[in-house]
Amino acid sequence: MNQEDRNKLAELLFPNIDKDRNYYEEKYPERDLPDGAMVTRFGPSPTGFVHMGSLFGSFCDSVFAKQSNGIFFLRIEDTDQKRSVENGVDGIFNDLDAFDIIPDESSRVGGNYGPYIQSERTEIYQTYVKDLIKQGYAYPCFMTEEEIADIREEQEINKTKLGIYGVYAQDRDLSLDEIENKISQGEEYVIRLKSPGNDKNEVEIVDCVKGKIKFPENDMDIVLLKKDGTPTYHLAHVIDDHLMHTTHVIRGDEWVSSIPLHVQLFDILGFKRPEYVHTAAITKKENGNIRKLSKRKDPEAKVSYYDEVGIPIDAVKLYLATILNSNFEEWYLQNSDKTIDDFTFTFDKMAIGGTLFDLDKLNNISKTYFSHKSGEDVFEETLNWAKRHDKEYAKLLEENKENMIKFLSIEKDSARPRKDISKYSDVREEFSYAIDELFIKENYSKLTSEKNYDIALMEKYVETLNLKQTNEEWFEGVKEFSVNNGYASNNKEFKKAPDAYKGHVGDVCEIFRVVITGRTASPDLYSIMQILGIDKIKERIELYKKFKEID
RNA sequence: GGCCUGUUGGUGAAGUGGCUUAACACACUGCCCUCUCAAGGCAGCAUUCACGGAUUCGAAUUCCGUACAGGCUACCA
Repeated sequence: MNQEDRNKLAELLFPNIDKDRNYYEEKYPERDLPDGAMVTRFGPSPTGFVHMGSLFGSFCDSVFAKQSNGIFFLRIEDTDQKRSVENGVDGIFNDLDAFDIIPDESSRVGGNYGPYIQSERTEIYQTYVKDLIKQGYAYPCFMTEEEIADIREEQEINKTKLGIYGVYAQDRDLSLDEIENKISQGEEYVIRLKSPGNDKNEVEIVDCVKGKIKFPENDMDIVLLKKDGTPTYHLAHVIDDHLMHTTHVIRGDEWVSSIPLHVQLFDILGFKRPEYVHTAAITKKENGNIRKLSKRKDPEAKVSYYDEVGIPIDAVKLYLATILNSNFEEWYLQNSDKTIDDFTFTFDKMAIGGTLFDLDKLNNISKTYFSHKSGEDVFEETLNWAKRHDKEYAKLLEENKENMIKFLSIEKDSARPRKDISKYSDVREEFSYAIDELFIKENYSKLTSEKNYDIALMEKYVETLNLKQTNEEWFEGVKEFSVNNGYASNNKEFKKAPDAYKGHVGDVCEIFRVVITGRTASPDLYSIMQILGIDKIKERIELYKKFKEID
């Protein structure tokens, strides 16, 4: 086919495309950004929600763009209707909003490089494909699904490479007459790349995280435009990222095999190749096997899971940061006053292999997160969470705000704050003694200890209780009280002569603790008593007696 | 079948030819501290980096093979 025929073919195939590529090249000029600024993008399908792996990807995108004073944009990749869900775009935005990952440009906030929804860019893709036809780099292919399946079968038998290439690309040299004929007879077709590659040649590319990778050159005539005129991922990626001036394509490493194809497309179209950053998949171990985190099987793969369970968003982000860069965690441990934004992430500290998703670690990070928060902050955040997930508790929290903050602040001023909460949902349980109404309702039902506590001793003690002392003075008093009542003043003494005592101070405190909090473990007892006040303490003694049916 | 990539402890990993008798963190175990718990302190937890060869005075680090795992091989992304 000569140039004249190719021009005719282009018109035959795309009679409605009246613009040429220069129009778009001018419409979307180079971005005016500082040196080293990265332009990144997140391209989800509108499936209605963000998957953990995508969240990780978008987190990378936003982090690298932000720290280089670049641009992070969101492009909805809806070229496959099967993957689209009604209002699916809203779901994506909601999940990203929840994690405070805010694109600089998107279909919602706009931008100069839109539209940011691929289904609205069909004309653009077709314009470039029309040009490719003229250049002889693309052609209509009329092969049916059955024909392709047959070829595949033959290839499997011959144990050769699968796909449409070389001799298998039957329609690549059809004449203009033949094409006109088929079209006039209503035959359906796709537009395929007429690959100039030879798989005997080698291409080498440098991936920002994986380093140098060598591939055979692409020789596959992959489809560019589907039967309905819609682009495939490959075409859309190349054209969009060129026109939107993406500098770093950050995507999952399931895409590395397509690199030879993509660079070929960039070259043929005369575009500058972007940097590629292929990130390792987040995996999960199940029955000894490692597999990708699945949104079907794994609740933790759904990004909304964390809010439901009560793990703070920021804790999840901290975890994402620790898996993004292996040196982040150590840095953060030494700079707990800093935030993720203060750390400079690099590509060479990214994992090459798969990263196992570790809920234990997330929990730990979350505990540390809570431990750094003031009582007020924990209160506000917990209230906020409870309003969405535990309305009853939210109401109680609001009614008991003042005291609750005091309880949540116990031992917060020390250099080594308590780490007893990892989720908002833990607060209700851990501080069950803090809200009177809840305490009365739940009573001592959760007490697992079968011991019979000496309630009379407690009653005797309360008569002498002074809530105006310092913690040290108070504890001295408890020791004295213990000794006067046949208990050792410390554990060591008791161990020396266990028969000489009824127990030791610890045992005495346990009585108080159980009666007052309904638990065998709690933060500092004296602080709790001070907040509760003498009347409440007495009430709880009566409650305990009633529970144990004493008198 | 073909093409890519990976393989360091229970887990995430540091490590880029000698500083490694393999960092750090999570988990676990023990002890200490202690009114309980949490936290904290100390100690233990891979004599070895999937396996086999090669290069080298010297290799977890380079090369080659094998095994295993993952990805791609769609008119899905």
